[in-house]
Amino acid sequence: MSLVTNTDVPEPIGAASPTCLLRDVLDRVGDKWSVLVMALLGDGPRRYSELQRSIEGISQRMLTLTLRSLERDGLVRRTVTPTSPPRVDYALTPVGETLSVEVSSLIRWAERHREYVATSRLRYDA
Amino acid sequence: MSLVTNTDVPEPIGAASPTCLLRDVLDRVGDKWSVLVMALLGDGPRRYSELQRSIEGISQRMLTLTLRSLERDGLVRRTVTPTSPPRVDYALTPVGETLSVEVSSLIRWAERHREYVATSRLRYDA
DNA sequence: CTGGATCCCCAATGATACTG
DNA sequence: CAGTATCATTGGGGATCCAG
Repeated sequence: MSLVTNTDVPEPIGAASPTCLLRDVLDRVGDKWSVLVMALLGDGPRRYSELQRSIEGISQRMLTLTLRSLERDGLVRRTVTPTSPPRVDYALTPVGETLSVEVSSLIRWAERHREYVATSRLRYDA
Repeated sequence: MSLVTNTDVPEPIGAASPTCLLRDVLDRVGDKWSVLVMALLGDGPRRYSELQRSIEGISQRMLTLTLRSLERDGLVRRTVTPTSPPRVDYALTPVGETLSVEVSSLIRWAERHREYVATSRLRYDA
């Protein structure tokens, strides 16, 4: 189960070997909105406007950029219905589903422990 | 299992209610280094210098700031042994252990799917 | 409704030098 | 060894306007 120190000369974590995209993938999780978008889509497909209403404080620009990145990574599928006005639905791909499980788990962790974190900060700042 | 849409009028995810620190906690996971530090400490306590050597590309400044934040949040415990030269060990708190499990799971996801993501990007860019 | 294009800013990060 | 202090940078993200 050792993640990085299972060899005598441990490879630095996040090392930039040609095939190592750990940093890239973590950056996806690390950006401000991807985790929330993935969690929402985990409940089922959503329209662009639904996502925007559901995510507090996201701008059009960032929602679009986030969705484009997720689509590029093969995690989200974009479906355009050329009606007037146009309708665009976003859904997870099969691989996206597996990531959604992870990030949803993370969000539940945050919800379970946010009170602990809050009191820890108060204590530390005193 | 619904994460955010289990009510008729769904609460915006990440909403800034007084007690909602979801954003803060996610920001901790979202910064560039916390995830890697938590994953490493999941294998057991580490000295400052061990962490620095193990994490590719982290600066002294960022390692210190990251550890301070994690300590402030009650996720990491800092132990100083006042020898000469001084020795400082970092270990996960019990709550930190539970977060480490989550982020390690995330890292394993990234490792399992980085090839898929890479090829997805190539295809998208074409 | 679903974006694309622009401008702009600041906070996160890096680099460097110094210290008990 | 384990930091602290300072400065420079940059790109992530917000605001706004426009368009099919």
